[in-house]
Amino acid sequence: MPITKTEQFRAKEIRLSRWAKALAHPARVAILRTLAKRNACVCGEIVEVLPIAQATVSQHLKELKEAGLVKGTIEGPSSCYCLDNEAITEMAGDLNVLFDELAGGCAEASCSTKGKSK
Amino acid sequence: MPITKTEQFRAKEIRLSRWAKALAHPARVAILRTLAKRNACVCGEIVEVLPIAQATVSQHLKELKEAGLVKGTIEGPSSCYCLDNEAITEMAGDLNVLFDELAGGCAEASCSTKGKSK
DNA sequence: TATCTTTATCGTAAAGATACGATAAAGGAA
DNA sequence: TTCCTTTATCGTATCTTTACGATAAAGATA
Repeated sequence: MPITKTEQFRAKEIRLSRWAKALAHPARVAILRTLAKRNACVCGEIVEVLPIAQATVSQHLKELKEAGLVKGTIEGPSSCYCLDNEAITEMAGDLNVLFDELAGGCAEASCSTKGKSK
Repeated sequence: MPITKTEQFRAKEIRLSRWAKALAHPARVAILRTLAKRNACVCGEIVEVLPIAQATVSQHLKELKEAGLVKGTIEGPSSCYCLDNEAITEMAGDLNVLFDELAGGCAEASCSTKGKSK
């Protein structure tokens, strides 16, 4: 992205793509699912489950925190992570609005019957 | 991704992250929404709407085609794109399964009450 | 045939994402 | 205090994404 054109898109689309980007790596999806299953858990438990190094897990957790999907609190020497329920509901809502917009988008025949356009 | 560890995650998580990656750029969200609004349209119409160059739009369209969300057919000198309704339904379904799994994931108090773990 | 229009692809540059080892930071245990 | 455990961060390497100009490809048009 040479000069980052992101700002020139609509806020709605930027918002949606940000949610999507948070989910755009299997490790982050796995982290979220793990947190959901255990209700909450320390970083170490996630590291054990995933096939990646501790530093990498920590980095993915940071991204999820920045996306707002996960909250982390310090628990003595370790730290406890859990899902942000409101954010997840918000994300699900936003994406479902998109899915509704896209539903029934193509009439299948609309392509082959158009010879001209513009 | 030095040696791409993607294969080591579960198929479910890889699948979800692939859907998400397709939506992880505002241009691609905008393209999908444009296609939905117009039912189908030629590449040139999309280029006019978006704040990016024609080559870049073509590249995003290619990614959407590879993700399976969009179908393209040649229409004389131009080409006609439209949404793949089944794929979009599938994507919406997959992601909503995830959202359900994540719903109610954190009891809020679960962090501060845990002193030990592992 | 020569030319125009439209789109895909190539080549390339720059930014971002991903991964990991090493190390710092901070609380708990001895 | 000293050491251990746990996690975040730094530094770095590499791959991927994004973007664009230039050009090729292919049908329409004159």
